[in-house]
Amino acid sequence: MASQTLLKREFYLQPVQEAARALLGQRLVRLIGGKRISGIILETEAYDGESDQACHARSGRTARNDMMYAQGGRAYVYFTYGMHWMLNCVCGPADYPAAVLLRAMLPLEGLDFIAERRAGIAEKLWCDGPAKLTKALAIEREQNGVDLCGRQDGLFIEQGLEIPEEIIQRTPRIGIQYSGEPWVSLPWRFVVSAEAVRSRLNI
DNA sequence: TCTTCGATTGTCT
DNA sequence: GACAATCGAAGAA
Repeated sequence: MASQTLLKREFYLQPVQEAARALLGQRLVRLIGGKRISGIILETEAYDGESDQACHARSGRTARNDMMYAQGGRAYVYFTYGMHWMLNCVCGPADYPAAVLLRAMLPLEGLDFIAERRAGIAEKLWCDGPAKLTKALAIEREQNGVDLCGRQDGLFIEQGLEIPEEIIQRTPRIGIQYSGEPWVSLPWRFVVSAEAVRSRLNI
């Protein structure tokens, strides 16, 4: 576990749907006080440009969605429902708004840290939703815009496992009923089960 | 196991 | 002034 490979800038420059699929199995890492908290990404969603009516950039560039217009490889963190933070990986070239929402992970390192932040909740439910994941990893406004391609900001993604096509589920995205067709139905959500990842890790 | 519903505030119209 | 890329508790079955 000593020196893991970081996902490089080019990874985030591929089409956002490709990136969303390829992020499954990668390791999301948070560094806090030199301590590693990490997990394997299990669920993602792609948001692709101003034409995507489910994307925050559908009405153009605003103060809130500004980070989506950065070059791929940065974090886009936003606040919603009056109480929840969401973590996205910005993808694509500069000035093109696209991002992958990270919706779930299988915790592997820093379990004590996560247990404290998710006190009173069953371990299986610690990181199985986008706001649960940010709560577990202590990701908030401060992380908006951090560079995921370096370790200096304490939030980055390392190469994890290969996830074969046959164990990936593709479904429509969650919570975007307002967006209309074809956007509500596009299979831009990618999921792999925690059990499948566990067995591939022999844990 | 499933469904319903209240919480809570930044952002945009 | 409306509503959101959600969560978790509570109640029904």
